Amino acid sequence: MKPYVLIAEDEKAVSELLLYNLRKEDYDVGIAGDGEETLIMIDERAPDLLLLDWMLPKVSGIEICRRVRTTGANPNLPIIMLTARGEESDRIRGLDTGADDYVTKPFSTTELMARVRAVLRRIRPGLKEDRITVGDIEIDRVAHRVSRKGSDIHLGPTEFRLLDYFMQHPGRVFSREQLLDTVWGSDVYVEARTVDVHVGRLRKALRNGGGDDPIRTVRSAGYALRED
Amino acid sequence: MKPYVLIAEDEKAVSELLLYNLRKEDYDVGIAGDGEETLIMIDERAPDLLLLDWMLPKVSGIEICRRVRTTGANPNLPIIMLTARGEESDRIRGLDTGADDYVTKPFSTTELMARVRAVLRRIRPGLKEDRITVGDIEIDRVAHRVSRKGSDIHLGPTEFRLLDYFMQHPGRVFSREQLLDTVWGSDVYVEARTVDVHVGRLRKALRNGGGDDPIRTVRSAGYALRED
DNA sequence: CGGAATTGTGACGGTTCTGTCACGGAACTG
DNA sequence: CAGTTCCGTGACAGAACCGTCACAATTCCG
Repeated sequence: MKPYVLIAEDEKAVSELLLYNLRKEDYDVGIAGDGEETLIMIDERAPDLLLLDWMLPKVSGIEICRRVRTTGANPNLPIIMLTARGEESDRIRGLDTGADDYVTKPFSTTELMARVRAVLRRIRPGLKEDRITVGDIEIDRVAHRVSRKGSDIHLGPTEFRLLDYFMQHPGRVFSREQLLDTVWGSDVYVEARTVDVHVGRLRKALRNGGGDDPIRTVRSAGYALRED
Repeated sequence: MKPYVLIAEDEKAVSELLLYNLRKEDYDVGIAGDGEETLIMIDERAPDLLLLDWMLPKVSGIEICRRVRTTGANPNLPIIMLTARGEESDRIRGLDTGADDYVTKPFSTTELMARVRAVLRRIRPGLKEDRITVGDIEIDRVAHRVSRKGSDIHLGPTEFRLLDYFMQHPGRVFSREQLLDTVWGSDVYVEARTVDVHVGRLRKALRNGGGDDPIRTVRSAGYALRED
């Protein structure tokens, strides 16, 4: 599951450079050219990291940072601020408004990528885990194996990906649209109801050896993996 | 509960300066003068943040970082690396070994404190950020759960949205029209009296396990969630 | 190549949710 | 105090949601 990084940058040369480096490290990447588009794209698909230029047209980067932190749906969105403003007071302002890191232009892409990795490493500790256990369910992502109470459970590829995603975020409710974007991919056009069918298949498989249903349905909201 | 910050630094002047600034911002602070003492102190009391000098006697900072990340009891311990080593390759190495941030000596204490705040701001898991408690009622917006006195309360989608809105503004009175706009949506045409019915349903659910009515009716004005 | 596995979709039906109405008690007002 | 307004509440009908089944098409693999 690739982390999704959103680049909010109006300078084409900079965003192309970032795009190239992020794609090289196998990140999923979106680009927004102004502040308004940035806010829309964050709403449409919550990124795992926002690379945010300070001086964006329409809505400034610092204002976006403030909004994300105070009224956004995802106040913990990691933000790395990019800018040519080198004054220390600007850096302090950026960090105190809510940025996680601050990189001054012109920057070394090598160092920026290291900072991207450091920030993502913190928010996605699960990414580094080869095995995750939630309740009595264990998933081994390297060996592509799933077990419950020590018994192997066979899953098809889609159900495996679905469970993998749930296991990285125990307790969190995901809408059908979110699951389609992240488990199926944002360029796949599938009915939302198909999620229900696959959740049903996953449930059936997990309950095969007896045991409770580990997946909660939240009516009109979506599904979540139970934490306990 | 004050965050506990451990300073791992052998230069007395630097550690005293950091101590002063951290104490000023009301952090709990420990100081270790060499690498061995650092590891011992981490084991004795897990810090919320480690300010880690690269060139420590006995065990180097970079080695401590590596150990914490790979074999430590708390692999997610936030680490800010401090050093006079200004080469970019050192910075990359520090970040890739597991540091969350990297500050070059001589540093501005103001900027370092902003980075400390930024890193500490992130240590709380996202799930906890999205929980609101008012009186004995708790709502978890990410997990879409509501509980009162520790017992789960089932709410339908509309009642959940209504309570969510009230919980964001405890004590504040909202008219029926306001609630229709914000909870139902401004393009939905519903009788104002319908709000009363839903408030009644919310009251009933919240009082299911005993307990007072948490919602105040203000005649001719609207409703408010009690703050106490 | 053929059989098995996987995937997406449509339809059915049971359950839950929603909005409305009517009744009557509580609160307010002149 | 009587009349009016407001709001709590029970009941009901219709709509929405979601679990499940079955099937066809596609993909995978021996």
